[in-house]
Amino acid sequence: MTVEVAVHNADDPAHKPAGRIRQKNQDAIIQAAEEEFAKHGFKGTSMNTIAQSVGLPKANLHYYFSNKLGLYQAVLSNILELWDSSFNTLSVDDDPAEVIARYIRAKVEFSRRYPKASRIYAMEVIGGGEHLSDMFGQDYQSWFRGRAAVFTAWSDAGKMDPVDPMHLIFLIWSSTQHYADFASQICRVTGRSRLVKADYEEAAEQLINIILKGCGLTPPTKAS
Amino acid sequence: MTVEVAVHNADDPAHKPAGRIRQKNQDAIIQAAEEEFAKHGFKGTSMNTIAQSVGLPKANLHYYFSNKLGLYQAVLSNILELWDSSFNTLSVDDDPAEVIARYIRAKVEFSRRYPKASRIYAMEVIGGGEHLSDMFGQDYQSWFRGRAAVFTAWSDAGKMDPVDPMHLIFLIWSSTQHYADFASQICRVTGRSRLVKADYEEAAEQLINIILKGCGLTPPTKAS
DNA sequence: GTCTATACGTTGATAGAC
DNA sequence: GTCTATCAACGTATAGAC
Repeated sequence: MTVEVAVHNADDPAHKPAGRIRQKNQDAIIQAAEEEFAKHGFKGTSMNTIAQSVGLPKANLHYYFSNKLGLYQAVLSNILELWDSSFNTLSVDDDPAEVIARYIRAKVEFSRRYPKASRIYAMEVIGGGEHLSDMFGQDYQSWFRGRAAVFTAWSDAGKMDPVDPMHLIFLIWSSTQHYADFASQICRVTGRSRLVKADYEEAAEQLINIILKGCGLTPPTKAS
Repeated sequence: MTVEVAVHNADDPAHKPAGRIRQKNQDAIIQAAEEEFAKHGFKGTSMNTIAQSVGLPKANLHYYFSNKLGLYQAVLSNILELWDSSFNTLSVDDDPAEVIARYIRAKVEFSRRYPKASRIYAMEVIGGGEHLSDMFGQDYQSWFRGRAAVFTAWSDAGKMDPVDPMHLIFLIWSSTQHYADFASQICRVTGRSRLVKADYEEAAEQLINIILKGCGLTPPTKAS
């Protein structure tokens, strides 16, 4: 139920080639850290709690990660890497409806599979995002402009309504991430105890229908 | 730039009738507390920092609020009260397009005027929302069901597409709150230094166009 | 009502035995 | 590599002089 791809070793104080035990411990620490950071953010999380959760003395955390900030940034780095590897291809020649539908489905699936990653990122951004400043420079801006340009090209070609690409992207981001970040509210408000896979699939279909139609597009046949 | 309606006196340890100086100090403390809670959440915020920000010795905070949790719940209580007073009326007889448009505009305006309130609430929910459990019981569920029922009635009457009211409400909530909670990301990604009033108005119009059309509704003429 | 001084637990981080 | 012991700094909260 947790992220655990192989850890991008961003904070190895001893600079040693990653041994097997080392990898395993680092992964376990990061996994426990994600749990805490997702609940209480960077400042609100204590190394002590993480250590207890992993079942290690807290001194060991400082053996694997130089300090609390280093651990946090390793976690953030993992998340960004995961994010990068998930959303890549997009071309002007593609069919807008199909591309957007696939994107929404992928984002909702991301919320389902990696809710903690989404929450950590959300908390970081809400708090001002100062720890993200170092991690991406203007790559982010150019990524964003690139995507926006594709939407604009589609609009100009009459393939979709002339919606502002910026707000459309924010709409997709916010509505899909909502099912990870605000899951506790969704459960409270609907009386559910937890969200299951079918809930996410239903959410994706509903979002696709409304957003595509709202942009003057026809939802593609319900195939993934 | 901050909330400051008269403070709903939820945590007066001495149970005294609110004197003028008392009100004023409580308000100042709450205002400073909002700033910190919005950045670092409940656990990540220290009474010390708040005290320094208000310009009072930290002992005074404990004079006005029984403890840190009491202060936090006073802040939360303020936020919920503000929220309640903003979104009330909704009837089946109203025109769907007009009601939804007005609701979206109100929510975006809320994001603009009270971004800190939105962020504190968001952080609380993301962290699991344990501190909200006491504050609303099933009122919340019945409020939600009531709204959903109106949407369903509109759909049944053929006034709008048969969209799932739950997901539609979440779509409206998430997309409008995004402009408060993720403002730092919006600025980063677009190269802006801060969002101005026109940005929010543009956002509201874009959201109204896409969401209404996505539900099979025609946006009303651009009057508030 | 206001502030200084202080009690006492927890924090992040390190030293050093094993 | 692992763990115990320990540090100074900071956390919340209170006592009590003014």
